Amino acid sequence: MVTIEPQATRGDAFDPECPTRVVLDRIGDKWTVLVIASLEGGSLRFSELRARIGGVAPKVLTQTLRAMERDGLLTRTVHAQVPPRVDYELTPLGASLTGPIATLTDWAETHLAVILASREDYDTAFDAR
Amino acid sequence: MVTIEPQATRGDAFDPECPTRVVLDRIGDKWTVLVIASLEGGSLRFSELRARIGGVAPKVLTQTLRAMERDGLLTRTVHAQVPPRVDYELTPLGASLTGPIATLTDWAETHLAVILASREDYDTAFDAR
DNA sequence: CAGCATCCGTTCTGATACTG
DNA sequence: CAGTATCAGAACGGATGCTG
Repeated sequence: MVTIEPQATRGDAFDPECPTRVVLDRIGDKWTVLVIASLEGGSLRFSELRARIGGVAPKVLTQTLRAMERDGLLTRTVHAQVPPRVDYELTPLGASLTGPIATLTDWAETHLAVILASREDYDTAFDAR
Repeated sequence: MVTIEPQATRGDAFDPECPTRVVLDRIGDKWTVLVIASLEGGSLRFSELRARIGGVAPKVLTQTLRAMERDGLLTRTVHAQVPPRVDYELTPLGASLTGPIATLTDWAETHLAVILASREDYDTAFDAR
């Protein structure tokens, strides 16, 4: 039982505006999910996000944040003061993404053991290397 | 309400065995989702998959298929005949992924209009180019 | 502080050609 | 038929240094 039909699927994959692709590209990104998780508790400043997530280069964080802002997942608020202060906050749209993500996370945690076991089997079976 | 806590999240992102990452890496992949959708109706041969999905290079299809097989998402059955015939079929595990994917797809279709509108606003507002 | 510009190594992607 | 081998081009990720 799927929303996607074979025919539609084919076309969708190459349509950059396919809803599924738009969303998949976003949450397939390593940092987007982290940002959403970090902002669930409320707005955070750039440096706070950086510290919270850890190990992310400012350039990459900025890219992620910009993409998410562009998609309306979060708001970027610049406070006119010195030193500068910029707050990021999830929009209702962004917050609503936590649902689907949680679904994925649950599935992942439930099935991880099986997947990992499968990998091990596969690797030991095929490793003639 | 999230399964992920800030602390755990941070660590997880860098742990390649983090359940969320394992799954996200897989379904974030353009072709994996297409393969799953294609195989929902039953097993398919390599060339059938290729035709169904369209535009995918054999090398890339093979990579995708191998990764999915390794994770136990599908089975690869080689029939000893000439010409060769290889069937791919979703395992129960692979089939169970359609649920979470459907959740995402639904969300995507529901919110696409808003996202696209947001992008347009963003682009027209910032395009001094 | 927030972030932009630049540079560079790595990975990914896909096209093309060839084989068991 | 079902891949594998090879290779060039693009995209990505990240480190560094500088600025409003």
